[in-house]
Amino acid sequence: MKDTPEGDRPKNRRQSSATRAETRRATEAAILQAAETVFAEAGFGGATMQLIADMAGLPKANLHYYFATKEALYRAVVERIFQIWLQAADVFDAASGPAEGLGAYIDAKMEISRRYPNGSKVWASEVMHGAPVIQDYLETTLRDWTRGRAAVIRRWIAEGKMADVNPEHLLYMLWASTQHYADFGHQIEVLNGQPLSDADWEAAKRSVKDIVLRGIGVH
Amino acid sequence: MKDTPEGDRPKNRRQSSATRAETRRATEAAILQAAETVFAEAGFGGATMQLIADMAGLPKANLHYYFATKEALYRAVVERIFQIWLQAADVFDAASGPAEGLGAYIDAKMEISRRYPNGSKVWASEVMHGAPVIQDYLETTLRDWTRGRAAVIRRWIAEGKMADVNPEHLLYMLWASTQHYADFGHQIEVLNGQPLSDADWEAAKRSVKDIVLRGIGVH
DNA sequence: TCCTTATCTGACCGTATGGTCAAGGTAAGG
DNA sequence: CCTTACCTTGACCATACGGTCAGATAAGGA
Repeated sequence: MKDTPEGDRPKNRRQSSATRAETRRATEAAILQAAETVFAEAGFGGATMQLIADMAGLPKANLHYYFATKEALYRAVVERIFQIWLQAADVFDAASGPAEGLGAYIDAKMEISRRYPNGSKVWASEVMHGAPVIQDYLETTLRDWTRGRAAVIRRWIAEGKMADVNPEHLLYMLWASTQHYADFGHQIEVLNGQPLSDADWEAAKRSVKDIVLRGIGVH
Repeated sequence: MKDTPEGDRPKNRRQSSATRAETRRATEAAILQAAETVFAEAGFGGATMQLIADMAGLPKANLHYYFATKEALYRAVVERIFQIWLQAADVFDAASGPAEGLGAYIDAKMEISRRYPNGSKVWASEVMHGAPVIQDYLETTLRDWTRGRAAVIRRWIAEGKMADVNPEHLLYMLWASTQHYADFGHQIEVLNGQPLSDADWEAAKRSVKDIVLRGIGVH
């Protein structure tokens, strides 16, 4: 769907770009972007509404107009991340076997670590602190998701397509290995001496896939 | 040097157990323990000196007598963790090959994740926030450590004892997979429906070792 | 026993933070 | 135009926090 798609829209509407809805969406997006950065870099407790407002380019009071409280803003950030995170599962589903499915899943998760490192950090921080905000997501959406994929893996094992490994622990290993490149990106960068290049990222992907796929008996 | 070690110590010293040095050490230990817990649960920004003091069982002003600032206390906590962390490398060194060395290293790191989950979380949080406090450790001690072990792994590869994988990325995978059980322990517990039992921990260890060792061509 | 030194603690202070509010703008519909 | 509802903002407030300090208490040596 397009914006203002209807046929009866004003013939020559003012070229002044911003309609109410558009402005609102843009402002909210700027706030969420700034908040994700600040929450990732400072943690929930260390983040300040003032800093988020500055980074988003608006006064603090205005920020409170869009998000009533710091918690509400934080929740919005975490929920947004969770959606992206779940979306990576799509590649998992369409696969006929572990080599294709898990390989594509690793690729997708590595790509997320690269593109949304701050999101990954906020998620990690939230979980590390006991998931005060998204406990319900863990108990419902994530739990269902995990059960579903574990069942797929079990089926692949039963069909002799991969070695007999514990599906849950395999999933944990995938999450850990891929998210590590976001959450511990700073450490990796220091050890690497410089930011990871395109080639470095390719090597990382290949390394994770090689070890995991060979580790579950897929060649 | 020992405490009051000399031969001329009072014949019948008061049985009142606490000497100065003993009390100091015990108090400092209590503070560090409490601080580790609070920093892990709330993050640096979310932790308060008052809460740490309460948990350690002494007034806030007294806490400042032992640790001048919140930063100093935090630094002490992080450094303590780092030592434990490095110590796990011992098992790595004494090994003659990857099966023994990496297997023991995984066991050691999993044991640390189980026994010191809060320490692992504080470390993760510190690194995620850009290592403001222990940047120098990353650039010196950890970097040297990593280079040394990578060299060992390269030697094993050259000797045909394991598959040709990138040593650095292999180490990242080991760190990620083992520390995940501490840092994301809450998530794992929720998905598991209950705290991990002894058997669960054994299964986790075995799973990580099986996949990794098979993944690098060791059987 | 007395004196020095380390340890302990309640009360206090300046600052930074999350959040509020009332008044002033500005788009959109009638 | 003019009204209405939405949006923007500087100024303000109460609170909580890290940190200080002066005085109390207790330990150890001479």
